[in-house]
Amino acid sequence: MSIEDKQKLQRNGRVTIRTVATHAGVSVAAVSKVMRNAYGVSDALRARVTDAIEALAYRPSRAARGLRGRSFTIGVLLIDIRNPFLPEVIAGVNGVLAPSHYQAMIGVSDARVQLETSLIESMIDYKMDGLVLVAPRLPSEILAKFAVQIPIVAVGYHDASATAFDTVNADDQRGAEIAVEALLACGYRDIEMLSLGERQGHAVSVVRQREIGFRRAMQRGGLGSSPAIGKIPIASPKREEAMRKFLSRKDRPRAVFCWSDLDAITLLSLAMEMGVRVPEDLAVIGYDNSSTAALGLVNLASVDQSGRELGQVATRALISRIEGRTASEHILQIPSLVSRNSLIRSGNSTDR
Amino acid sequence: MSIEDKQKLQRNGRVTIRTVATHAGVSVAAVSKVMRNAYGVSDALRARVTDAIEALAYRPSRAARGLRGRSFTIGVLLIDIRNPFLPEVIAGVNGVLAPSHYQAMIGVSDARVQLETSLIESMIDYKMDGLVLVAPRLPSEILAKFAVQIPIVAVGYHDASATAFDTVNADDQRGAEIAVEALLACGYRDIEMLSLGERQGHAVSVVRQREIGFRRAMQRGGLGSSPAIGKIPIASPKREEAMRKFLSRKDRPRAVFCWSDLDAITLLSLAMEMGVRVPEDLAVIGYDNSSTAALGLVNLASVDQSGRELGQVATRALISRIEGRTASEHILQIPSLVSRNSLIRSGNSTDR
DNA sequence: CAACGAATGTAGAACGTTCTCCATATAACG
DNA sequence: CGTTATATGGAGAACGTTCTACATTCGTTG
Repeated sequence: MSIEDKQKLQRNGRVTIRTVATHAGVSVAAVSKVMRNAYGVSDALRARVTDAIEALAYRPSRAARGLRGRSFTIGVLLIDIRNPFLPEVIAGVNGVLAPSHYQAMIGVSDARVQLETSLIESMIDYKMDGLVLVAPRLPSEILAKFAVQIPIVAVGYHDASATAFDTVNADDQRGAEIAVEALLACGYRDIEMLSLGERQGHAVSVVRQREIGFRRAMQRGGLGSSPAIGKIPIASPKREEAMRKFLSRKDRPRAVFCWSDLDAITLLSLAMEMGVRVPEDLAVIGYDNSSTAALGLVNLASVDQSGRELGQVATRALISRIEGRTASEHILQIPSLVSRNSLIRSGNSTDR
Repeated sequence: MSIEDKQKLQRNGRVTIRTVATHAGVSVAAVSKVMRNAYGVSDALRARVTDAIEALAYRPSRAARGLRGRSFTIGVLLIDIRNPFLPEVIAGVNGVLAPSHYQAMIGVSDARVQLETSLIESMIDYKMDGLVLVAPRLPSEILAKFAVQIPIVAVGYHDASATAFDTVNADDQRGAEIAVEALLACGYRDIEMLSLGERQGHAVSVVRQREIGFRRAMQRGGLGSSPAIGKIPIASPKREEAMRKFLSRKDRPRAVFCWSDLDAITLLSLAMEMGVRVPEDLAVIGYDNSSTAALGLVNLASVDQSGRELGQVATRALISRIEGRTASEHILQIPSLVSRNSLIRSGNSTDR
């Protein structure tokens, strides 16, 4: 027995649960029990095993774990890694996970449905314990199908009627309303929204939600029943073209609400190049309150939806689901506005 | 036999390699061979198996694969997800991986050595096939120890003497030289570098390399044997404090080279707030040529080291190593300078 | 036609866990 | 003291692959 074991050790350097068991003089099952702190372990046994684990610097193989039970890993799917809002969500996820025994593995889908599907499948195949999907592109039915196989929390995906998975969102309708209300309060009446190009963003996406909120606030403010919403293509150079066209329009509005800081900041830049003064000629409000928006050079007013908090909340929801909850939860956070010079010239700021 | 099999199918909906084998009327081993396109498979067999795989929509379990052989996953470790340079590297990695059967899983270490270690261990435990470490913090000996267990390519980690793993870098010394040379060419003599705070970045890190290049270029230009290198702390608010202090120094130099766009852009912002004109009072060159630097509002000259390309090259190196190469490779790319208004006022640009 | 080698397919032992019984020891109770 | 409940530990079957031997078939060659 002992000889056999030594041979096994020599064949492959890896410290396995078996090595630990022999070292502690107990069974493999006992070690497993301690690892998962399962029922039926005496203090004495636990101590012996813990010591052995320590002494051998044993780490359970996640691959093997996944084959049978938990892998203690949660998968995070990002639609895009360039939008600076998304890293914030990751930070939130990691923050919650750090003190636990879970770890995050991230996949980037680059907004391609194909890749998104195959990444989700991979994560399931890895027997990850749960998934946080950030702004997924997939339709709700497909998500529901996946959710049968693995606990799922979707962030930035408005589908409060989903029963198979949870959703965590900032209230994007409200966020857009807040932006419009702020513009109204500054006295602007001539307001448009710049949104994402046609084919991007289905009905449940944050973009469409912001459009809905925009329309409602405009109507409520008595500014027409169908306010103007421009569509900006996502890829260069059409994106910049569309913005330039907007900026040089004769009937350009006095104020604009952009669906994302990403667009708002580029708009600010082009406005400067084209000699359109902000906010004198054009007031701009963005969305996400990214760190770039906060730069003195940029000074972009923006709706803040704390991606960090979203990530935290989503992770907690996921863990509770992994640990047994079955009823679906749909959480909405209320965003807030950060006012800066692009909205209205503040007194104490240095002139440009 | 067949009855047993059907019972197995009913117990768990999952389509396994066994299901495929029965469906195609071949052995499990045969299916495995086809999956890995191993030697000794006739066209007829391959066709039968492929059909069955298609018909059943079979996906091999990565967990089980990892237990025995390849998992066809490569792990990417990012030191930080906020630095916009790093997503570029990811884009490069994903670009190369997309047409292959490999997939990337990303872990974020947040610059914590502890977390970095445990993520690498996790990836090994998942039996990933190889690792791309982006700007790792760990010392070379430790990396070498890990490299025994799994193929490793380090990006942004200058250790050309490493034999256990590969490195892929932009030539950071040269990059810094290019920056200094550009400043010299514009007639500036009074040049300082703003680098990362003391405890960040060990000798092999890109930051230290840029310092070396800076010193060499300055000496070569006849500007003293120990040119000034300021250290900027990484965390707010000390970071901004240090920059303000620099900007308000009486003996402030006429030109500054920042180790990263991240710092350069903040510096630009603070300069504007404090009424320091760029480039008239202070010329600035950054590093990474991030998308923010390219904005008209920012217009920051920057050393471009194409993170995308770095990611691509690293991934190709990793795959070749996975497929058998053992001799280590150390690849250096040459960076280039993108000149913008922060370096010298260009004629055709609109004045601010 | 015997002998051999190449090509093709299969059986079955790993891989390192989890987890369901089971066995045993101890405590509690009448 | 017998019976029953409870607490503790262990045996061993999964889990879904890969991969090493080995068996079979079929040409080819001397």
